[in-house]
Amino acid sequence: MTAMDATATVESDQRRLDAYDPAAVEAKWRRIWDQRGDYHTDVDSAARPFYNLMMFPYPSAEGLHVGHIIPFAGGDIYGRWRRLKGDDVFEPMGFDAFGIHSENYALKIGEHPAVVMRRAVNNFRENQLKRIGSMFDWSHSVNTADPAYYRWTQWVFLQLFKAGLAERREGAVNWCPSCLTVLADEQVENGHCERCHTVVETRFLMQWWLKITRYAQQLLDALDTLDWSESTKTMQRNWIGRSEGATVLFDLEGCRRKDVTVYTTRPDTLYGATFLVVGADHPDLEDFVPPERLGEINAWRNRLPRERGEPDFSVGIALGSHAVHPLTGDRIPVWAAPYVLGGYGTGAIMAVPAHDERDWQFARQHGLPVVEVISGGDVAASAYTGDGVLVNSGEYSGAPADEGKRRIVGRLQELRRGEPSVQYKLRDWLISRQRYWGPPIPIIYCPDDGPVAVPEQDLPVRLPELEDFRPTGTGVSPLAQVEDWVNVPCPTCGKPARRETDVSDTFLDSSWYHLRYPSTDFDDVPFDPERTRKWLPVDMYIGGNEHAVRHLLYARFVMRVLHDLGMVDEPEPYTRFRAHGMIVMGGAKMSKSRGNVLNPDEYIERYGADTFRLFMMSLGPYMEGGDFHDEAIAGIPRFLHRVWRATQLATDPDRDNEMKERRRHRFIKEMDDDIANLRYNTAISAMEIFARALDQDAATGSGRRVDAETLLTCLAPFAPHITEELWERTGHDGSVHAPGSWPGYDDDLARPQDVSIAVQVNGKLRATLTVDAGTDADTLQELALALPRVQQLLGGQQPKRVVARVDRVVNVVV
RNA sequence: GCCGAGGUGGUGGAAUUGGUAGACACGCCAGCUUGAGGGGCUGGUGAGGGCAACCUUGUAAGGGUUCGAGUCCCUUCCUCGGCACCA
Repeated sequence: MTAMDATATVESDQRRLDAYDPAAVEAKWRRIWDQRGDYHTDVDSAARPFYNLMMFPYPSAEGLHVGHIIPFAGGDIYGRWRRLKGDDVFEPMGFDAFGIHSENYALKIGEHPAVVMRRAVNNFRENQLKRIGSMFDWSHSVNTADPAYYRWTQWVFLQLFKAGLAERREGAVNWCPSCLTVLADEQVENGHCERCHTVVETRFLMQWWLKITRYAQQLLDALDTLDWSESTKTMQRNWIGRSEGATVLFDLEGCRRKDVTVYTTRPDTLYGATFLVVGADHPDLEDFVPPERLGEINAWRNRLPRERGEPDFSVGIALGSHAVHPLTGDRIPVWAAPYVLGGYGTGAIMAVPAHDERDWQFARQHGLPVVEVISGGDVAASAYTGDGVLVNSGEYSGAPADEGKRRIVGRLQELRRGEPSVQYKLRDWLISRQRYWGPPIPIIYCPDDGPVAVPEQDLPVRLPELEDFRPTGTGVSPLAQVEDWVNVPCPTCGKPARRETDVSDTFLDSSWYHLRYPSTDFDDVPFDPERTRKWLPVDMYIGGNEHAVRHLLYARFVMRVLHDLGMVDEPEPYTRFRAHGMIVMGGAKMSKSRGNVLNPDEYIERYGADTFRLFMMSLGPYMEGGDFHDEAIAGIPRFLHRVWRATQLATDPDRDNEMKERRRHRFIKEMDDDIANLRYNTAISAMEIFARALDQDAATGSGRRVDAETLLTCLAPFAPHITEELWERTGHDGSVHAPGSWPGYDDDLARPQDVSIAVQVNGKLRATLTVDAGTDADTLQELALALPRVQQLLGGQQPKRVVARVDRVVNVVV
């Protein structure tokens, strides 16, 4: 056949190809996969289980926006790749359907949250999630608002309760006096209600807390064992906020209380303590006050503004009592001020104005003495917080700061007046919500037996069908109105008792959902031990960093508790976690209130899911985020069109062409490396290059079938429908997604055989040289110096120095 | 203020251990093609200069180390995310 004939044949072939119709192709394969059950994972017999999880959505009324596609498509690409590599991938999806946002929305439109949710979940699943081509196994889905699920959320609470990790005590809540309701922290925008902008007040209610602080050290230490995005681990470390220091006991004079312990990270500055400060919100502040001044101090305290804003160091009051310095015996005044937090450390501090910025500010405002005890700064001008040598510190003067720390703490220990101490910023987890749309906390209050756990066989405590679920304005949950639900006999003694009427935090719902997915078909246990052993911990978890702290920390805490109770083997829920970047629009998060929500449906409608997935993944590095622009989407259909044409025309059975084999192996290696590291944008670039090369081969009749197969398999995780269609059209029987069918590569073949060497003169590129890979430095130097261009630039001079690096560069220095 | 991640063409973004800056794509320009429609294909495209081969310059700003710096070090500025009186 002549070249002309070949061209003619190719052209007629091209005419025979019908056009790529994404809508038809995608509908066809969705149906076939569904009928064949391709993505039902056999959770019992899986030989190489791989649990691929993405954070489940909260099903809002407005539907998914384009930002949601990042985790769902990105996680799915990873899962599909693992499946092609031979793993038995389990990829479930569910709905975080409880919570204050759904409730508020339901309130707004005057419908029942259960109705709103049913509609939203249905829309999410049928119209959105099922269309994006992800291989979710819908036979293992969860809905946190379903009694079959929240029954076990309540069970989880009871395990914590029985382990002594749930505690009822008074806690502050945000209260909006205009909306007459309790507000979640995220509904408060710098001290004001997000809806009516009224100043939010603080109310104290008896509430349930989970004692996550007991696990602070474990949660911190175990971070080192996790393969998580570094940024996420850093945020958790900061949130846990471990600090090391010492406690110091000061005797008190002139008040009811005889002594007080303070916490400091700088015991070396003890001699510089010129006053003591108790947090203005300290629960026992009155005990620090001389009795005759109680009225005055309480009045002062009640006048303090409730909002927290910029620290105001002018606010503070001398209580009139005194503390005795444990080493010098000096009497120093005791103050109260809001710049000290009553809830952190011991709620009181020794103030060392010379060496602490805040104490310095406060001392200056109130005319308190500043005594330098660490040399190295000018404490008259500003606090010096650096290191130095102790001065004005009695027998410790002259010691370096770290030695001073040790010796002073040692001395305090001898005197039984102090000891080393570790503090954490982490607070206990407040789970009580005075609302309707959540799982009732399964506790019954008995006048005789106190709070009693609802017996496990009585779970779930169903959320009553309530017509009027509006907040009551009294600060109690609307559930309190349902008399026949509230009044129950005590499970222990049978006497009349009352149910807890608060519901739990939605983060409790999601703190254990990964344990439920594999076991959704069990209704007698929350998670089957065998299934759990097989599937947990989650192998890959993908989600947004907005959950870096709360969700991910609570889930770790709950897993660890269940582990300590012997219920799960592993102490950590997620072996590997990757935070994807956040897509914003016009620099702001997408949200309905900002009016910048873009719906993926329209894109899928117009371009198809394959194009949309590829486009979203090509925007930039997966772990970074950025502004969403759709201008560049046009490049993706062009690429798919090229794949459509090239793979169907590539029929050459040749498998031996060395140049093409090298190209193919290099391509596979690149795909493997990129996908493994979630570098989807560069993977797509590699496919575009490979597809173009194949297309050019195909145009001359030399497109190889094996290249087409390789391209389709590599593209399959990204564009599952079109690749399946082309796989069929190119005469294959099975699925392109068949487990284990990812092509292998040979490292030697993947290495380039020729390399292009940069030839520089005085560091400037003047020529290039193509040589066999691995050509030794002496040869490179010789070849480079022989180049006419180099000779010309040398102009007869001898080079002063020649640097040659194998496979890289030759630099001739004159 | 503290912690973390960044700053590369008109745009999104590529660049192994320091070794040819700008891969791939959008946009734009030119040509071809078609049933002129926001279609398809091919080529060009950092900036300045030159008919050209080429030259100069260029990765937020300034300085430094090096044969060689987007990459390493120091200083400054800016953007994004988190924490914000945590003693």
